[in-house]
Amino acid sequence: MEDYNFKKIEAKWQREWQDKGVYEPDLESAEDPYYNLMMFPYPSAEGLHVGNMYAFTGADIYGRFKRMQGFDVFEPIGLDGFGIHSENYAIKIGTHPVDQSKKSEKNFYKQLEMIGNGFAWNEKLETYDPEYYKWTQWLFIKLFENGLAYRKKSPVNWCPSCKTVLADEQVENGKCERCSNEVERKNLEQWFFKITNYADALLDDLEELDWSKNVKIAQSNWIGRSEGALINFNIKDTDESLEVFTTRPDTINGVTYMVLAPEHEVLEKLEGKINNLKEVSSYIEKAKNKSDQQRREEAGEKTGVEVKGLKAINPVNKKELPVWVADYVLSGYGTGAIMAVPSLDERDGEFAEKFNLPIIEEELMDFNEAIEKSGGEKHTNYKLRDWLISRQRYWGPPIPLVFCKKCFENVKKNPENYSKGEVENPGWVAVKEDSLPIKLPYIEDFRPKGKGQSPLASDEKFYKTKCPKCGENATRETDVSDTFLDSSWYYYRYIDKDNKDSFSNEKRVKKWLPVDMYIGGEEHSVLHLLYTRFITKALNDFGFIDFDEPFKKFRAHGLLIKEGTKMSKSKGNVINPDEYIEKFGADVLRTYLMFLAPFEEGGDFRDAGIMGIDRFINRVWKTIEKVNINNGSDIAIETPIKVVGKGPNYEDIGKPRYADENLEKQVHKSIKKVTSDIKKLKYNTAISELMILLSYLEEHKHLNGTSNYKEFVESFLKLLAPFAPHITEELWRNTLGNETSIHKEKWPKHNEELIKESDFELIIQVNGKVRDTVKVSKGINRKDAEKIAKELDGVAKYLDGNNIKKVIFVEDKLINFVI
RNA sequence: GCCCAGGUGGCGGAAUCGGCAGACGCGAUGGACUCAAAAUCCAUUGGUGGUUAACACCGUGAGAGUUCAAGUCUCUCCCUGGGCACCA
Repeated sequence: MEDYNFKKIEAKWQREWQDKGVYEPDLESAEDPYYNLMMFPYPSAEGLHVGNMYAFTGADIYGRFKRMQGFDVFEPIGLDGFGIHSENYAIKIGTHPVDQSKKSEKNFYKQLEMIGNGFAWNEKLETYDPEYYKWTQWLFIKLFENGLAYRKKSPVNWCPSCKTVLADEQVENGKCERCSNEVERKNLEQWFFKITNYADALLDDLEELDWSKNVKIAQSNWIGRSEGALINFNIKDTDESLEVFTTRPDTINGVTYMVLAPEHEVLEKLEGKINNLKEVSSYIEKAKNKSDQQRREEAGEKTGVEVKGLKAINPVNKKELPVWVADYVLSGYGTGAIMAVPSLDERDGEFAEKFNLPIIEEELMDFNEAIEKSGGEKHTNYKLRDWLISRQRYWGPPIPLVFCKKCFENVKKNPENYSKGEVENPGWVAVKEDSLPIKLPYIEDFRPKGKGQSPLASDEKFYKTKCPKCGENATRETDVSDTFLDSSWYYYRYIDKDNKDSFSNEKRVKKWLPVDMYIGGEEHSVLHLLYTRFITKALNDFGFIDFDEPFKKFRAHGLLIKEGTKMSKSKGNVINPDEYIEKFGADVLRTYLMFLAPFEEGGDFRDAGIMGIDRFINRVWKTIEKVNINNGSDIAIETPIKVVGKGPNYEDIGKPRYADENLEKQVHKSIKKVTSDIKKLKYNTAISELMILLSYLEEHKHLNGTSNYKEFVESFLKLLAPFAPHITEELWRNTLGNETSIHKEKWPKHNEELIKESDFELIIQVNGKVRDTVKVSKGINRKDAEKIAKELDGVAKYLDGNNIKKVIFVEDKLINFVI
């Protein structure tokens, strides 16, 4: 007998799996396709993070389970290496992103191989590969041509450290999602995608999705739909009016005053009528200079100035209302103006109190009547804003558009010659599809400049070009697109990554998509997971696909922490998976990670705890390595089994450890439990069950040599295979002598008949307290149960001399005497 | 402030329907093996009282409630983690 040499064995099978293509489904003609996808990593950090490994292992177990259930599982892997995260890392360590990506790529793929996942390596892809981003650019053009991309000057998020603009989703608590620096507001002209066109669809379709609940809630909150009304308030003695959005038109009689956001355009238009213009202007100036961070900190402490000279008229009761400007009203939401009802709205109340405004209290009207009487209309408002897609950075796909002065004129004269996007953005012309990819040039000084332009703007050779439409001199867009565009469609590419003619071919899309199971981090609830849904809905509208949701099922894994605290470089408690693989092997690390806690809840990694799994895996080896397959005689399952072990009472010593169990029953129980646990991603309890089953196998090793025992061992190995793919393969092939991989075997099925118990422990309670238990046959009736229970000493002494008021009998469970 | 998830031994965590709380693992203690240690194996391990017993009582963040019976259901409150945050 040899000790378990995991290093040799793991490497051997990893090689063999790749050579034999065990995990490569036939993408063209698989019969039962199952797309098991996990969020691909961005190789920006020093190496594969144990958090990545945690996520991948959890997803891989599910994939292996599905494969053994007979599906043609496709589990691809790739690198999301284009974009600001990878570029920031390159800047940090002082290498060029082009060189860094090559290094990271090698390192990451090496690490990803070591964890022993069932990846379809032939289909790996990298988002910075020109053959990939060619289609990212193609996608951009499709969105542009169909009127879903537009250029607009507006106040946007600017990260002074990353020196680029950011989408709203990429700002967390006023800070840059990437570098945690405070984000500023800048008025800039940028490219946007009209994700708001899909606000309703993105919200309504959530309902049908089998996704983690939290993610659905987060998306729903982010989209932030509210139903209400738009109502106009005329401004006295002018032709202007103030339009407000309100969810409570029924409160219109309680309107006490109006409030405008500092950016509201009426303030500029009616400048001449404002009596205290100086005061108002200075307030506006101050408010505009406040960062989001400041605004947030000051929230609650209301500021504002009355706009003297302007009065609004309540369209229902004709009351004359003062107009205020205050930054608690946001320009980006609704109409940037509100009707203030201090008697009902907490914020308005606070404001009114601070500025001593007399509060009007009136009865509520009927919702619809109020809208009608005010001359308003029903309206739905959203918090969701359009996706700001341009980045003033180097390491990303150049936006495939060109600005042409001639076309700027022509498009107005002959709009029929231009696409929707070109008409809506005069002068901007999409490059021709056959000239894609627009390759990212190698620029020595790739660092962001902070002038509101990408480093590409300093490369004349890059941006000077001819207009693809009219052939005149033109200028390329020099910004690159957001990295979340790269990752918004990668699952289309995996299934057809060498396709030169389209971003994915129709037949394969039909076969494999939408994705059956997607696993990833919850932090992408409103980033990646929202963007991908938008892109899929757009592709559906363009007629490229016939479904409108990318992922049928999504599960978020929990957060992995270390010894009770979050892992971070500054704390120095980041787990390096390589070290553990080196010391214990991939199987042990995989199984330990999954044993910590329910996969969807995360877990606490403790160095001491891994020993338990190390022991378990070694016990698996020791027990099964000795299995004798040559003597194949059958045994009678009923053979009494003499085992010394723990039991509930001393009298049980010498009896089977689990009094009425036998090995076969336990095998079938375990099959049932492990199967249902894996389905629910409760890997921790599945592993517990496997530990129990192993104890049974150990305790019944005197049965070794019988064909039954071999069968039980086979079942055990299959159940363990998704968790510990290497050791199970070794035992399956070498010890049990099988010719083909265990990972292609059929998942065992349990036989319900064999699990059925004829007896059960009847619980006997007196006044709800357990006083005794007794083993009786299932289906025992109330009368018999009562009789048996009353005769037990432990029960009788409590009942003695007492009047039984009531007897509760729960079939096959308990009997409770109430005295 | 709002929304979501959670609070169970020394620790990570179990517990379909309300029905024996603490599965499984770690750690700890005692023992076997060993010259010794490591490894391995066996036993014990929620708390208090009790003779190391039988047994009794207490025990799932706190307090109330519903129920024959509550970790599980209801209400109030406290704490932790996450998300959103002046969204009209």
